[in-house]
Amino acid sequence: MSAEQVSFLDRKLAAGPYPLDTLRHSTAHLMASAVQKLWPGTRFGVGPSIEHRFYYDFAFPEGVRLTDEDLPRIEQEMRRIANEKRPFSCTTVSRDEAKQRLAAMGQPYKLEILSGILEGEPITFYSHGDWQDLCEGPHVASTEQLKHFKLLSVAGAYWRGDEKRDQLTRLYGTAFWSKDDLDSYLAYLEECEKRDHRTLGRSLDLFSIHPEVGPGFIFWHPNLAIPRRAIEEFWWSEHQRRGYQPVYTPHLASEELFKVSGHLQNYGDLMYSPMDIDGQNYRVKPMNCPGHIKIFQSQIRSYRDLPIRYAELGTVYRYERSGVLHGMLRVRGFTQDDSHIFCTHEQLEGELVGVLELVKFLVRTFGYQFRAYLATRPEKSIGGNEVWEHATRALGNAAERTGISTEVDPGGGAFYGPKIDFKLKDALGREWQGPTVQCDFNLPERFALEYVGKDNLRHRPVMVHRAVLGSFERFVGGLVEHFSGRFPLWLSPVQIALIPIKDEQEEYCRSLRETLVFEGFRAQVYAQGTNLNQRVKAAQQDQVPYMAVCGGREVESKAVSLRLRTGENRGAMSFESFVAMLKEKRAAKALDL
RNA sequence: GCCGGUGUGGCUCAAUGGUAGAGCACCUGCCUUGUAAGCAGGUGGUUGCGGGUUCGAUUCCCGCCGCCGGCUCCA
Repeated sequence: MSAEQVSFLDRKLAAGPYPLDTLRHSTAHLMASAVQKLWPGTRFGVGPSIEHRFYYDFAFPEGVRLTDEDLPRIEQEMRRIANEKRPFSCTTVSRDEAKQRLAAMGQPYKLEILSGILEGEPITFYSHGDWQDLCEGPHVASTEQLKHFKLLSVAGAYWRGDEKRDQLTRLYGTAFWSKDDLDSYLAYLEECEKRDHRTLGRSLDLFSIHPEVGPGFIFWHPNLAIPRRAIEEFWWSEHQRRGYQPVYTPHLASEELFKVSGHLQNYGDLMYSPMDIDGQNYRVKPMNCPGHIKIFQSQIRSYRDLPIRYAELGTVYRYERSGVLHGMLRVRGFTQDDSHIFCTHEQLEGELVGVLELVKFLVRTFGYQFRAYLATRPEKSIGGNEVWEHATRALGNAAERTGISTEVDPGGGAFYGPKIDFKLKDALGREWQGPTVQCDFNLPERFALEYVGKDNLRHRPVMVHRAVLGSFERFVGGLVEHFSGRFPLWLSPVQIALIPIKDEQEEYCRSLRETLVFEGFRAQVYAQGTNLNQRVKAAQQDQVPYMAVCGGREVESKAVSLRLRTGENRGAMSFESFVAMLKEKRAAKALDL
């Protein structure tokens, strides 16, 4: 399935007599009743509908452990119960009555939920057949309507998301109003799995992780390091033309630095233990900002110097619990495309405009759509009202001036300032965490940053943290999935495969390669294997965008026979026009071939 | 970290309480080829690590490590 055809997330789903959430929640009830039937004595947690899916948490009787293999059994039981065509019915009861019922049913978690229901709110039970559950509903009319569902996975989950409390078994499933939608969703899940950057990372030789070296640390192979470098070069040239200055900062710093910055106090959990150097504690940096601040502070700054924009591809290390590591997307060491802008309050809005323009440009180059969220002041925060208002307004204005529509995320800001976060939408319609632009009133304060104003007095600058790609690990891992391993020309590790039909044409291919390499292209002669099919196959498997097949005819006319990795065969074209086309596609960073 | 699952040659996977097998990849030879798998042969594994049960374990049990699905958190 190609990205263009994968449309589940954009698909208009069949409507039923009730909203999908209701359908799914009812299916969760159905699942719970089936589980109850199969494992009497099971206690129930919660069973809500979530995006695309539903789940229900269970505490199974002593000794019962569920695995994926149990899912078909449960599904079967669900279908059996559904076929009984029982209506869902609702009864409102008094608190005492509810307590009695739940106690009789032996449902401690439900009792806890009951105690959380506020006085005056209705207490309702929903039942189908002889199964009932404390639930606020709503539900579909009858189990008869529950047809197109599928159980997906079993996992652990803490009661109320609190790791100090019981661990329950969570069953995930999904349900739709039409078989078509269900199939389409399952196909979508399959496509996601196929695109998984860990799978592609293996088959395309992109990266590796070596547990014996350390989990959560990425080794970039040439096939991924090449696109990364292309991105870095692009990234840097775009920053340079926008007045950013490069800086480099050390990976180790005296612990004192992180005490001043507050990271040690606030983010101590994610920092690695100190190492002793000459009796002094040092830490590996978890963030780049303190380093940039020290550069800012290395001399007295005048208002004439501002704004100062420092940019660094800064590698940081953060402790992540072993269970959360995930390929390139969640790691313990990563390189941020970090930048810090020091400016006056008056300059803030203009600076933000510049950042947002850059964000828009970079993100679109990769073919992502995005959504922006303006996160405002949270309850726990520092700084005066007028400062917050000014910065929040600056963010809003900047978004408006750059034509970026934002949704407001009330109270979602950092404690140190408001921000705009971007969510990227990939080729499958999935959302990824994207760029972030954050105003910071805290660090300038903690480090007592100053510049000398026109009035010859000391003033405190504003600081803007911003990352466009986020981290190279996560961003490129995401790109692999976005492109399904088929990078556009400008990113492809091998851009052109020169394929001799017979060994006689190998020399010709080598000479074309030389020209291409001279022109700055990454070209390889595919002479492995023993026949054309094998060579084409190898180039296809490597996802090389352009295959230049060369036989006797091509040699004679100084041409190539062009095949795209899409399978399209464009036939013969002169080598000269081939190179011209490549140059054009490369310069445009074209997403198509 | 926690719950559950899982760990066999480079990759994907099979098998068995009696010291492992296939496909792909790789190597060699034949074929000299017009757009995704030509033919034949061959190399390669102390079955994640440690311990236990057993006459004997890769297969059963325990511990550790990694990985996978989640919980929580984030770039």
